[in-house]
Amino acid sequence: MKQEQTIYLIDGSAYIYRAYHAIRGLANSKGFPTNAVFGFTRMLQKIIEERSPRYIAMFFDAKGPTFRHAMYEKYKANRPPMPEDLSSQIPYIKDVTRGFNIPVLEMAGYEADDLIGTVACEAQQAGFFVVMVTGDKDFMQLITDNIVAWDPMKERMTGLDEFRQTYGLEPHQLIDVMGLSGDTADNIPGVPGIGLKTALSLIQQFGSMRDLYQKVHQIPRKKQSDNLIQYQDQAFLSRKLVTIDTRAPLSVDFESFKLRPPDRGALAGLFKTLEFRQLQQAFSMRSDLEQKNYRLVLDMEALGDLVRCLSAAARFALDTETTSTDPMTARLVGLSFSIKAHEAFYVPCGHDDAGAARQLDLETVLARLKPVLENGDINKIGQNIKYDWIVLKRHGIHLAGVAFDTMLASYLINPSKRAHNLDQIALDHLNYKKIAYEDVAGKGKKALFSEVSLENAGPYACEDADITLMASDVLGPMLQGLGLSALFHEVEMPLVPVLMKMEMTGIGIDRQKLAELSKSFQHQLEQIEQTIFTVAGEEFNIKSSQQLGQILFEKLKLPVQKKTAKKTGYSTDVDVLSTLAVHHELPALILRHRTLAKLKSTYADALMDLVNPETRRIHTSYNQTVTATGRLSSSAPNLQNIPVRTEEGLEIRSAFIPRKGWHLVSADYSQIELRILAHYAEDQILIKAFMEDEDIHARTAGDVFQTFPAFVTPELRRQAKAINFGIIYGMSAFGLSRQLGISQKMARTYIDNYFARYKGVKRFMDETIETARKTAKTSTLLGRIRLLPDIQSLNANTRMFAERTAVNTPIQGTAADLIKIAMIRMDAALSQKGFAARMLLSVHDELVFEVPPDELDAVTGLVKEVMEHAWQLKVPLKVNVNIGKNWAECH
DNA sequence: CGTCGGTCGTAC
DNA sequence: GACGTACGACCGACGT
Repeated sequence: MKQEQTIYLIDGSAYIYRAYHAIRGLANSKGFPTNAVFGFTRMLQKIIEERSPRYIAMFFDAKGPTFRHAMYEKYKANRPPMPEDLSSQIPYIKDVTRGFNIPVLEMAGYEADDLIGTVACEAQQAGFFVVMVTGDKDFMQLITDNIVAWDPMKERMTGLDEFRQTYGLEPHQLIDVMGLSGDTADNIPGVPGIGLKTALSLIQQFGSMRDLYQKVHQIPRKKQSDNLIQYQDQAFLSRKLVTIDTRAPLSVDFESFKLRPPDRGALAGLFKTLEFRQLQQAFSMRSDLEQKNYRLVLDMEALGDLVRCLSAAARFALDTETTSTDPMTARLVGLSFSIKAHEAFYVPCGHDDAGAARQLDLETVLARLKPVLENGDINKIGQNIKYDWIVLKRHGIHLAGVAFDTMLASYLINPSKRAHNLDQIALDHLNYKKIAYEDVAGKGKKALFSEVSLENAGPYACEDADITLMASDVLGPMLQGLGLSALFHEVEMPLVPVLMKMEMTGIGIDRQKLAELSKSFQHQLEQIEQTIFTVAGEEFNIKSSQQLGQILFEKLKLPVQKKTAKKTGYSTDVDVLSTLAVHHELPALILRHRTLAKLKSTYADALMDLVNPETRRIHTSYNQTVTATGRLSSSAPNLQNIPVRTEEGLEIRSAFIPRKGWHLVSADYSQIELRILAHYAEDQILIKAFMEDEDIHARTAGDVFQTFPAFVTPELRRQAKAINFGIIYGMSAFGLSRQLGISQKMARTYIDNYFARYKGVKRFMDETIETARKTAKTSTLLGRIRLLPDIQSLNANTRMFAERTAVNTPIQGTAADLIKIAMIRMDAALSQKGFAARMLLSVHDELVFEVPPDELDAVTGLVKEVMEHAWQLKVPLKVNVNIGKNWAECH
């Protein structure tokens, strides 16, 4: 009712501290702390969203001493200075406030309290209803019929009635109460021995300090009255100190407090710097679509014009709209093109809403576009172009001239980013908020683009092509500046069609074999379930680690080994259950159940579900922009974690088969990461060992355990292998001791022995960390980079994690670089030599092919040759090749 | 009924 | 705290 006339006065200084303490550890990738800005911004947004204020202003304390310090030099003397990592955020907090177009008020010599008090009184006189936004009870002294205090964090509103109920006083009496009690937070002394409760009851009884001192002899407790008398001056000084000055020399123009729309550009820019992704997105600018030249292509004449423009262009961006995120099943719905910024065309050809009768049909469109799409002299730019490439190939178009993928560019620039989709790229590099897919096609499973009307589809699809083109113009120079151009143009881009072919080829699956395995697992699971329930004495969900924890540790009282990583409960992982197996028969049964359940659900059943009905093969997706190190990842299904270590696991692997009469050929790098380590470290012992093709783990065992090769037992070799892996991953003595079940002291000795023997490795690790510390990044042999902002962190844990990453990434990432080169060369060699053999899988250090019998000798020789010469290192690369009738036989 | 964080387990 | 990089099944809490 008073909404029109309500004015909000925010105690900014208090909220800075609150936000700072409420949110810990937030910082942007440069290590700049952002927790207080973030919390403050959220608070501000909350006020604006929930209260829709018409008038609003922000108040801050002035830097330096105030008039209260002049009255009492020890005022707030107990306050530690503002932490450095908070004061550095204050300029940003003020910028955010200004970005919201909210006036910032501060004045030398005054605190925010006094300015708010002054403005509140004036506003009340001018007829406003005043809301003081604060959590500080000092402000309560100002409450009147028209002035209230609101704490948005505690969601508490205090008006006159609430105040009277809580304190049994009038608001102005609060200063008498605080005069007596003092305020430890501000170092205001008050009267010794009188706390808030006593002060309250005294003022309730006497009405004010003045009246109290007139009748001080009436106080029954002698000690109290003595103190009051002795500290009378101090009490009145304290009263003065807690009194908010409502007459600060401030000229107020309430019209300037009127809330205006935020300065979206300024805020988006700020949030970008601070790396508040969601906020950045929320405030990013959206250019006016009216200014853009986006056109629907609906007739032959327009299509002809488009094709002429595309044919004359040196390059253009393209994008397809389809019915699925899976390119192997997607139907084409339309194509969009952009030749220059702010201009784009959308050619619908598969929409099925009522108005879609106006669209050209698919065959006509493709036939007309085919020549220009297949013209390799015209450069094509895309976002995740592998997707469009596959879709088009399935529609009979063999895309050529693919020159730039914005997704890959974004990835190389910062591979640690969670997302490299076009929306994010537009935000990051163009400060542009795209039309959301959901707003066009809706949410969830039935959000088919073919259902979208042409009017809505046009701008969305055109924008995709337009943004892709504009982004490529920004990203290209960035790659250049970061020294990533060669890696981009000579490795990542050429890899795209190789991955496309592998995905489209897929791999054969023995479905009957998987069905039998699934059935067998099911049968065993049913049996073991009954045993588990009998042993446990009750039925429960074995797959629930929470319920299992209760059974093991609360019902059966087995010794708790460890808590889960996030401290939410008892850990029941394989280490714990293996240890418990000596105490009770249940843990072993659970372990067996886990193994079988895993094999059935994750592998047997999931793989059967993903067999493509048309090709009867499995087509994984190779993701080129996911891992922080440069490795590929595989999904739907993940073919990079098919079991291999156990008998039963191998059964799953044996269901991967070549086409009839052909063979599977697997070629894997031997110890590629240790060889790369030897190369980087230039460690003479390691290099010599690899030159002479020694058994590297046995060699390490001899060195670390200080024994002759002849005395290295399989157990010692196993331990040495763990040490070698540990070195690559940056393992500590603690980790090694746990891994090997030895004492930490022993583990320490082993590690010391290792570094004493392999001095180059030690030097490499130290230098790599040092370089990373200076540059805040680490890089691979081919110049792939990974940013490491945390390596400058003051938190030892955070920093040490970054240090391990700094060492591991050049090793893991270089291995990825090398196998990518090998893949590109193998693909080219197979085509060039006219082999029918095909590359099917890539599993980090292994490539799998299917090969007809007559090509076996040539292809096995070729793959060994190509992989071993992918790059010249200081040690030879070694590749083992195996042939089998299924994937299991290749090991 | 969908989403999301937590836990666990598979691979290199 | 404590060993790097992934994907995905399942559970259970939470929101619609």
